[in-house]
Amino acid sequence: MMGPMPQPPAPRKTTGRPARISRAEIIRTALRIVTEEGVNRLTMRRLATEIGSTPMALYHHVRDKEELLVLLLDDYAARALRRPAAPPADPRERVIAAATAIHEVLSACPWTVDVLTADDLLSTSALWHVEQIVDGLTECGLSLDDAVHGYRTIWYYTAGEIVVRATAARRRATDDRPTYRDRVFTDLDPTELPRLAEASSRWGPLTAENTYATGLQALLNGLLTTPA
Amino acid sequence: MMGPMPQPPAPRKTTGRPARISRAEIIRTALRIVTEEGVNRLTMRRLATEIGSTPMALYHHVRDKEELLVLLLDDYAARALRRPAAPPADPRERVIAAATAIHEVLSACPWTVDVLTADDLLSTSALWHVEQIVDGLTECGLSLDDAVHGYRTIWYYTAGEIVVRATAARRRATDDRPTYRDRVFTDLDPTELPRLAEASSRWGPLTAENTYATGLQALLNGLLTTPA
DNA sequence: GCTACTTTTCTTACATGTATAGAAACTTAG
DNA sequence: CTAAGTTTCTATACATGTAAGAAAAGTAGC
Repeated sequence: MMGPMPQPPAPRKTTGRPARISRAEIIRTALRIVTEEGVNRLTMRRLATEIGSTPMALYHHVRDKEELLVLLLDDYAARALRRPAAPPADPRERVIAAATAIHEVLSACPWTVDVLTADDLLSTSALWHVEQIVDGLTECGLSLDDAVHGYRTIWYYTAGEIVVRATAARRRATDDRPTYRDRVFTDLDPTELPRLAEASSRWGPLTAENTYATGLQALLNGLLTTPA
Repeated sequence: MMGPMPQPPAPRKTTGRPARISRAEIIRTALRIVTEEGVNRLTMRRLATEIGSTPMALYHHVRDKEELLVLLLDDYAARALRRPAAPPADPRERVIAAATAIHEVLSACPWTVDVLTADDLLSTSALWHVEQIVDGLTECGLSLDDAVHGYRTIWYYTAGEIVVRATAARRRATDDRPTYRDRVFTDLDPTELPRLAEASSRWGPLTAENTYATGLQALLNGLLTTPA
């Protein structure tokens, strides 16, 4: 019933079987596989054999595959998300710049989508950018609490944009059959849904356009002018 | 090399082996399992045996499990997303009401998250609400193209909010170990990241608050006042 | 009846994430 | 050296989605 306990503070040396693989080695190899062959080629078995170990040995260094992906994203973001030499002086521009930087880095790396839904905040490397956003919002007059809420709102918008678009793109690539949306949009009743019927022919191109920047502008304008 | 072709337009009667299961039966049974026991209890094998068939037989009626989930969401939304008897006269209020209705229905049903990333538009049943949003935006002065873009922006925000929050909640339920975010937030350097350090103790409660409505208000204000 | 064709169903097999149990390789106490 | 304890690694097994192909069950033409 009692676990192991009969010990003084313990000298904390290296007891137990010595490790043959390290978390760093796992991340390094996984990152190579992902960048060379894509995220769907990364399997625990493949990773294990490439390291020269067994699949279950990996699980003593990462909790599960999802945590491994989060770590990969962390590593990637640490290298890709560089701080600008001179952040804009205008706080509003700082917010835009930081959010845009996050958005650019994340959407450039398609496999990030699998991880974006996994953690509601970016990794350590992105914290500087988060700070820019929260700080910019406060300098624009928001209270700290409202600034945090504003950051969250921006994050929802950003993550949603990336996830929705990336998933749609992936689906188009995997599957050439007409998607559910295509079928729905072909026969719209113009008397019931006049606006959608009018826009139906242009819906595809319209939704293909990259409107993140304009949407972010609008969102930020609203955050700064709407009383809480 | 040639497929079967030697036929006139074909009389299109009922040729071939008669089907013993139908898509409708699949959806009905799947919906029962999901509502009774949760989405993670829904497996293709379980569904097949419960219908009295084999797993692979299902694949002649649905493309894959993801499509099945989309169909489930469609069915659920058709019942849950009711049109209000009298939509608000003010177009701005109509947009708010439609978006809020979508958001409410989707976040009330936790398993929708698995599907939200799968299709960038809601199913047929939600089209009326989409129409309300696009129509409301045009009546507020936006061009049709801008209204579609505006709808998409609102959708990104809505989907992102649901996905991010639901995933965080699910993670907390599955795993009681401190999450990555918790660890990151415990030791913040106040000189490097002063705003985050100041907010760190309140971060948890702040992000737990439901701010969808205020974020939506702000977003809509921005969409209507920001020139494209 | 029989043959050709079509559509649905079934059998088998594989790839994958990961749970579980225990073996292996160390350190430390006696 | 031996025994106990601790950590890491290995072997095995299971649940799951689904690809590939064979088999079944019908219809149409002879």
